[in-house]
Amino acid sequence: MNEEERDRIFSGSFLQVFPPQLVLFEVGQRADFLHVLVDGLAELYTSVGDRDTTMRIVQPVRSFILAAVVTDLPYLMSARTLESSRVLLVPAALMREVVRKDTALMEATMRELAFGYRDLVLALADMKLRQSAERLAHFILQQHDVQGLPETTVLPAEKRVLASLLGMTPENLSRAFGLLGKQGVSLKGRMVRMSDRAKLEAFARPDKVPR
Amino acid sequence: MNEEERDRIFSGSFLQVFPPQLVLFEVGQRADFLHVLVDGLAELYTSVGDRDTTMRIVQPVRSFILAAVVTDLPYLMSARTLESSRVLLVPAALMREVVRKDTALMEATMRELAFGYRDLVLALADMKLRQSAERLAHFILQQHDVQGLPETTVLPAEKRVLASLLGMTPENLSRAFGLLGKQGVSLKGRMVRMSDRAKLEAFARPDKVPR
DNA sequence: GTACAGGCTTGATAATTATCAATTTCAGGT
DNA sequence: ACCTGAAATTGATAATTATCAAGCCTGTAC
Repeated sequence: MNEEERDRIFSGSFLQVFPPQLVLFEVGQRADFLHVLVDGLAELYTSVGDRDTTMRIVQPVRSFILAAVVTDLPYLMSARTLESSRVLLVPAALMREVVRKDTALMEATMRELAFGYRDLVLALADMKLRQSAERLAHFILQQHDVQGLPETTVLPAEKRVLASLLGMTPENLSRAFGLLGKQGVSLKGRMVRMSDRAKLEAFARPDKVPR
Repeated sequence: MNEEERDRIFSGSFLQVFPPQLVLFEVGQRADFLHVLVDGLAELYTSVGDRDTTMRIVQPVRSFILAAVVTDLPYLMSARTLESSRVLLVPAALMREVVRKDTALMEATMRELAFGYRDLVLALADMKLRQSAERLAHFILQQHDVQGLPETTVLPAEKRVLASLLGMTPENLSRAFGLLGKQGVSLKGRMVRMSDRAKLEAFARPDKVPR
């Protein structure tokens, strides 16, 4: 994008450090900042009535709640840090203004939203079509691809957060790991070892379209 | 948007009539056209292994699979007509080209994707946090708002399609309607009557943020 | 090292949802 | 109006998932 516009964004934004377990914003608030996680770990979650569920685990360097900023509508999700984190806060009004002027940024925003949309389509289908152990298997395979390690995968967050992300209770996450033992998965703390990828894939029934 | 560019889109597109139950495209195909349902009714669905689920019921006049067109990636969903339908087919490459040139169209595309993203966030939370009868209650309330009729709501599609959209079996949709009788809901064919909106809302525990 | 707290696991039970089978209802075609 | 086949409903049972209640680790503070 245009250098001048980029400078405007950066000079209007600020980097802030947050301690772990701090709520950054909550559902229903007017979207005031585009957030960019520079370092640390964050969780997006939402609730209906008294139950809640984690919607996404955000790892650096990624932005979050772009859709709320673009539409200038209230957040649909709350956010909290899971670890001590550095977050770049871009004022939403500034972001919208620069997006309107700078075509390259608008195009990037549009593409980011389109990719996010597709991720959610897959997540919704996952929730509707796979049962819990299959969702876990699918998740492990995805993480494995992202992390690029040979046989091991590291869980990105505490198991109870992971359980909520996968739409199950912590108890059932434990049991799901137990079930995946038959598919060659073993667990030591947060380290997951997978001895037979093909077997696990057959169990998880991967999406037809690769991400 | 620019008039000249709009003409380019329209002159490069074509309106086609499809009979009911015709598959328009399938998961995995390269996105060849942006589809706009002008008239009729369509269903977007996807599958994992041998199970499938409907992801969205498309009513006129709305576009669909915009994200696949923007990203130039394979469809994540298949589409079929539910009724005889007229669909405007906009070649994906043309769409991308004009979007790149016409800022107003790009902005509209961006906003459409952002709204779609938010819809999916709500749909995913709905699936994770509400149980089946609550999802049905929530759906009825939403439809009621969209249709704007006083006490009745018309189901937009066959019950088995609706069941799949709501992530349950047709059998359980029947039973869910039965349960909602206690909340003042009665059913006659595709006509739903709601005698006590407040009661139904309490049951469905509506989202904190209105759509 | 020891004690503590929180997270994780395991087992038993309950709630929810799916599956299977049998009718009944509804809509389209003649 | 009548037939016919698909859709919808209902009931019985099975599978999946959640809840509740211990108990067990693990990492940290002292």
